[in-house]
Amino acid sequence: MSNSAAVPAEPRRGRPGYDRRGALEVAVRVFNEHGYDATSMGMLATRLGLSKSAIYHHFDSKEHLLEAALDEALGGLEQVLDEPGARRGTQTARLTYVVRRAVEVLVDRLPYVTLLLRLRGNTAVERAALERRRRFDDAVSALVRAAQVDGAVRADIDPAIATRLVFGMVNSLVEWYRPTGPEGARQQAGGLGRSPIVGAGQLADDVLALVLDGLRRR
Amino acid sequence: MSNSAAVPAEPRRGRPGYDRRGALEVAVRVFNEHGYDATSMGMLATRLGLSKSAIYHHFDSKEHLLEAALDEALGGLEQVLDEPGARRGTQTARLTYVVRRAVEVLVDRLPYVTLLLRLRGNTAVERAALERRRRFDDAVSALVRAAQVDGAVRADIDPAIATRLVFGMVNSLVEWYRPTGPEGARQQAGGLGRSPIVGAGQLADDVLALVLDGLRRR
DNA sequence: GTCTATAAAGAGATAGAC
DNA sequence: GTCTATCTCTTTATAGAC
Repeated sequence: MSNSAAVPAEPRRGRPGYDRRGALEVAVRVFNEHGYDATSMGMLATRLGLSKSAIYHHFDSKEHLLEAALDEALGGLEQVLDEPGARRGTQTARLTYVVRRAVEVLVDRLPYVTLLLRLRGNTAVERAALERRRRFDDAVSALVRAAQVDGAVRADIDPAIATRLVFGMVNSLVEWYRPTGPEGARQQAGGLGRSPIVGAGQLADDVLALVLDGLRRR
Repeated sequence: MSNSAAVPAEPRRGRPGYDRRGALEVAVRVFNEHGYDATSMGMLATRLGLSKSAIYHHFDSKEHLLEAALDEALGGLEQVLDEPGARRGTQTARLTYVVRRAVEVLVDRLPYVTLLLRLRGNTAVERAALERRRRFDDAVSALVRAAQVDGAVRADIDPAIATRLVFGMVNSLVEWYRPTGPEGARQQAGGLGRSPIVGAGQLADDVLALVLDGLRRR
């Protein structure tokens, strides 16, 4: 869970008085609205209700904000691979588990994962994050290959390509999905129109249905 | 075809002497490497082998460069919907046609479409492009719905969600696919590792196989 | 933990010569 | 079609007070 219990969303009620994590949460939201590069420290300050220099009390630099956010996203994904469901069972079960959990992590840490998925590798921090992400992809790719050898997954698609296509679909969720619930679908900056309303569980079901069996009716 | 016959790629051989289109082609490549916002006119000038002010001879502003590039991408996609294959035949055939052609357009105009897919909607130009893209999505969504009514496509997934998932997969191609052929897979800026080697036709086949029938063997 | 003030660099864009 | 020189504004970041 990336949010503790019932933390409010934007500028805290009452006085600001941010801690590191609270400031990060708001910053990441703004990064995702405008893009990391297009977001200035001035914009962050405005959204936080602080002066620019106050931000530097919490983070050494703009890039440190990015680094902290990316770690949040990558940590979540990497953990999935260590969970029992990803390490035991048939290859197909393991693969299914990882895809489902990846959707859940993505939804749970949506802003952090969104930021991760939009990196261009402009700096050392960004490149290190992309490298961690690549290692995750490689692990999933090995799962797909194993499932093919098992005979449970079609072997006429290259496993590396299948992995990229499947995670292309999963990752694209950050472009439109907004959690439902008390405050779901609140703001939709830069969006492509209203999100269909669906919970995280149903979403994972849909993704897996499509990935495993496709659109065509039989 | 977005490239005329055998046009070289980066700084032309011999003297620069760019025309509007040649300059745009290089600029879009740089935009994609670093992200539009992170790309300065100075960086463009260096890559073009020109001074900053020379760029302003071809384009009024940085945003005009973006606008021209986005039009290239959107024009290609919108055209697909007008082609006979998208307008005649069974709903499933029409849907299949549109997905396949979308993959082809994406590959053919890869840099332009890549730029389009990374917009955040920061400016009026960007928002207008996102709106054109949304209209394309809506048209495809209508096709999915029609195919469901027809009974050829599973009806247990919301058509808007199915469309987003399918095009999430298609659009994710810009993150890793590099055309094969004489000069395929040349540079891979900001990449996630080497691309699997595959032609555009095979790629469209793989996407459609996955989208229509899924990974699971039967 | 926050502020004002400011430094230093880089941004997009223009003027005018060749 | 390209150049040098320059304007103006914004950027990230720091200094030092409260």
